[in-house]
Amino acid sequence: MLKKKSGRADQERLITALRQRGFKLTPQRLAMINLMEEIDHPSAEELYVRLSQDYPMLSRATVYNTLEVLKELGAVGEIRIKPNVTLYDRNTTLHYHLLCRRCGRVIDVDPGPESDLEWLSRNLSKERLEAYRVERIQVHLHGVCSECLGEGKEVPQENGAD
Amino acid sequence: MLKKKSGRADQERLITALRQRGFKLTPQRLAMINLMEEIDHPSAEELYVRLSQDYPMLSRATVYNTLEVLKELGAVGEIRIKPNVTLYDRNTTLHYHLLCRRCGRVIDVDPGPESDLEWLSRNLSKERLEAYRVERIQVHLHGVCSECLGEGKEVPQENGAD
DNA sequence: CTCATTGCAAAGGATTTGCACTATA
DNA sequence: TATAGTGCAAATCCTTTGCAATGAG
Repeated sequence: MLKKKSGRADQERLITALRQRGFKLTPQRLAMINLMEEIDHPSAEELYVRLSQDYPMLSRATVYNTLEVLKELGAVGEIRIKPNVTLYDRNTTLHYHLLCRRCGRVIDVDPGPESDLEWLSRNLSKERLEAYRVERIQVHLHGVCSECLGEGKEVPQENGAD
Repeated sequence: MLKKKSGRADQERLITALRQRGFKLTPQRLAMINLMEEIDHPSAEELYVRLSQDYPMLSRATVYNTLEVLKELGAVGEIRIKPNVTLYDRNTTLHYHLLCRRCGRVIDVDPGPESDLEWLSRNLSKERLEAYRVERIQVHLHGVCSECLGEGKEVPQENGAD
């Protein structure tokens, strides 16, 4: 699993970035920013449910709106690996995603040490990458995660598999 | 662009596979199988609209049902690269997908000659791939397609961009 | 103060489901 | 015929939108 970046520093950086771009800092946004430090690959609904505990008046629209803002700031990425749901990823460093078909969880996977976006690009049929303009690469792995492999046990949290 | 496989042979192979697995061959399924030879990366809705021309009584449920069957047969793959819509791909050989953010089209991209699923696997951080069980790899490229690069012109067909 | 942001409620779009009817094998 | 498949309509689920009220800067 990838290491978590220092949450506090990230939070402040984000707040600064928000203000620089003219966005306002609301309690709802602050709560979302903090919550996203704690959940691995939340969906909008998941964020909404969790935040509703502390902010019963919160609406889904605000969650989606804030996610949009965070995307614009480059603070979160979108993962569309599960059917019919978009997950959001506060980890914007290079990594792949494994969707476990048993427990349904999405797990961060480190690329190998010699692997990075450029490296991957170089190996993806040069003519193509020159003909096209590739700006971002996403790698999705489908399979079974180590926990589900290790034991036959079902992993609790999160929805069903693909 | 990837070469099209011989449609007729594919069709017969599919029909055989259907029967072997106990599925029935209906006019609707046959029409879908044939239509999928012609459209590059159709959505369920796209198939529905096109098929409705010849089969006005066709329902969306049947389209979704048939797609499910074709997935089970391994005859089509799912592409979840565009927001909120699943595309289906009759090309089940190894290739990547480029989502053009200008015209919104999804374009097949050949992996380089020395690139294949195993090769990619070997380079994806070995410990991880041993800890997990990776069964399928999908690579999504986001950027601009050659047509949209070539000229400033908008490409007609298909929906809007990401 | 002002304008971005919020909550609410309704709309939208994709996909799924229940059920009686139909048609393939 | 038996059973899988069909059409239809309603239901779900995720996401977006319109708008008046609100609050951050």
